[in-house]
Amino acid sequence: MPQKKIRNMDELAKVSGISRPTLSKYFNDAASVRDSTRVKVEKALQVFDFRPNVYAINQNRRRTRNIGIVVPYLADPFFTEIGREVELACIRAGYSPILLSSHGSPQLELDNLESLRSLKPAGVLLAPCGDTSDKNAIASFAREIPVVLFDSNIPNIGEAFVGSNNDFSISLMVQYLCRSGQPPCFFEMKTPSNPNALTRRQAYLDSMAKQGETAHVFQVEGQGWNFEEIGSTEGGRLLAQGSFPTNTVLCSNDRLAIGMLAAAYKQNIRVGLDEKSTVRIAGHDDHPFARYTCPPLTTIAQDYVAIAQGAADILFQIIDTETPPSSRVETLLEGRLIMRDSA
Amino acid sequence: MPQKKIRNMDELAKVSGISRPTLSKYFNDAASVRDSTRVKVEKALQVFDFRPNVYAINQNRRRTRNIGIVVPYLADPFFTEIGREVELACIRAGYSPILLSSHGSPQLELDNLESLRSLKPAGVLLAPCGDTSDKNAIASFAREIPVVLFDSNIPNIGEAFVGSNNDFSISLMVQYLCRSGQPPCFFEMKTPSNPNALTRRQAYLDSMAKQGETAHVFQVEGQGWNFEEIGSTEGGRLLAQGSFPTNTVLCSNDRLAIGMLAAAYKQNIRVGLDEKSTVRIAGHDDHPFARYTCPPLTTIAQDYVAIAQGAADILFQIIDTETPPSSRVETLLEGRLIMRDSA
DNA sequence: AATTAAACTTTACGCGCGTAAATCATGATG
DNA sequence: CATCATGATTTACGCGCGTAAAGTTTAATT
Repeated sequence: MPQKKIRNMDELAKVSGISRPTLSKYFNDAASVRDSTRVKVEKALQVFDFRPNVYAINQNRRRTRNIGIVVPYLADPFFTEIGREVELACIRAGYSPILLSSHGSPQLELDNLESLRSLKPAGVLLAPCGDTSDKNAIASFAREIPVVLFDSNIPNIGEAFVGSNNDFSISLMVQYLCRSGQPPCFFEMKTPSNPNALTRRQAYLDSMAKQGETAHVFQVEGQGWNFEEIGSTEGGRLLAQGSFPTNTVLCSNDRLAIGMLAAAYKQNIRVGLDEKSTVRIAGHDDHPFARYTCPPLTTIAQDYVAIAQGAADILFQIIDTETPPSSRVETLLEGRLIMRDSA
Repeated sequence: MPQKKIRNMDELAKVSGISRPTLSKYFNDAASVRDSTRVKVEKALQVFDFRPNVYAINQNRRRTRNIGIVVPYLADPFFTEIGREVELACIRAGYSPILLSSHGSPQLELDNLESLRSLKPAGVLLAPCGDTSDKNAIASFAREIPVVLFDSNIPNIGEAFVGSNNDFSISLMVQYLCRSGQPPCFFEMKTPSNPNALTRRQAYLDSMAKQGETAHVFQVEGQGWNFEEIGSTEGGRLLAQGSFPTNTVLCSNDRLAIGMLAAAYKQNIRVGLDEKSTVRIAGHDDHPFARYTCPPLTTIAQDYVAIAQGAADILFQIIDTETPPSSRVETLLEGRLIMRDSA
């Protein structure tokens, strides 16, 4: 039960009978001091409330224990979850993570990096906005501070990249859709900000070719991160016009699919794999809401726990060894097919 | 185009011809120095890249310009949005906000406050987890640092509270539902962690009495923050059993309603206000996904921009005047009825 | 008991900046 | 031209801690 407040280490040194430099050692690594002194310190800490001043600590350290985490859009539950996993990985490793969102704006992304820079982080885990990101600025930042990218890759920027294998997962989905019904059309935005979208489209084209089926790509207008709106408006329009040559649509991501499902419902189009349904819709990402759509969405689950941990581990290694990997490593993890009712 | 790097203000003083104390003044408030010297400094800054060390600054200031923002669950888009609004309000006022999520855990909530404490924030804006929050610990924290609560109230903790007027909004909804069809039943969790749930239930009972209708409250089991799951499982069960005495259900929040809509769809129960529908479902909060449910959800929109700005403004005033309000202020803002297709 | 490495204490300096006091330069004012 | 307020400069100290060097104690080892 802490009673009297203690203002600094000098005062704690007096009441604990341990010298200040030793206290400094203790707070840096409690295991680095003799057991008997550790006990003395901790006994004093039970009586006197005290924690070292972070600002004074960080001012004097070359590198802090801070790690910056930047995601493009925290209002998207996918990024909230993956961001949280990265946070946890940092905490487990004894770092202080700071999670920031770019809110879909490349400018805010740079602002975030700038404010991180003033925090002298040991490293940064960045899920970039994508094609709209200011690549030169990020590259310049990455020259000062170790950066590991995740989720969305920008070639040659940062020490490493960890993400999901779009080739694998899209091929998995295309195979499933082809063998369980009509081959899928592909639905996406014309100018997607996320580079994953590009690799997914290419993966779709490749997989369809391998299946010996004709590919049909539908690209719609739309800017920003309001994917549900785009899926609903533009996807709904395509459904209404009967534009899709097959009864199956693979959406580039779940949020587009969620919007399209809403539009289908509005038009009284029944979606699903049963006989009464006329359309199948599938997505990608296993968005937290995908199981509550009508009908529940068939999709690909990214292993974001592994992505988060993988990216963090690489960064920790760079920080510990103080040497970047000899060449930039790109790690691609495989997703799982989640079969629900929509396709 | 910054060329040579400058390490501290002393070096900048040399190259700019301005003394260090004056530079310090400049960085604290650029308008506090003479125009001619401001120009000199900024000319030097264009040539030499430099920004003052945050840690050294904050170590020497009594109060920092940091403001902590803690929300209960950042994976809930509602809190992501309101958290973002609070962040923006802080930035506009010249503070450095730090947004943290408790992830539904009262323990993490305390951890967040603890790590904030070491950042010596000028104040904290807290949306507490709710009834599960450790009220004593929060109260003790609030004695050290100015705290303003928002979204969810805990009586007598913090200097003020800003939230939405549940009495008003529930009454608005009940009136609408009663005049447009059968009177609503009320669907909620038995042990909700959020105190808003309690006031909403009471508001429902009061409104129904005022309308001269019989109230029917249905409370279901379920823990944690996975509201969609609870709404789907438990709400779905009630629908299947035909437990609701009227054809209209008012859910305590949108996330429960989203789950219940998914369950209704699965059971082939058509939800909406048209003739073909047999059930009406309404929610509360205008969750970002509420417009993409099947059918789109009728709900109450909280004015979270006003809530965020209101809470922030009160905190700024406390910080500026260095005096808490004479008595704890509770501000309740009125929501708007959002009529969609579900009720 | 003598030896010795490990851990501790003492002393001292530095980090980068806030800030106060005394002094000095500047330009507007009457 | 003298007056004077405003703002700059010089000087100096302090914040709380990291960290290095030199000397001293502790506890394990032979």
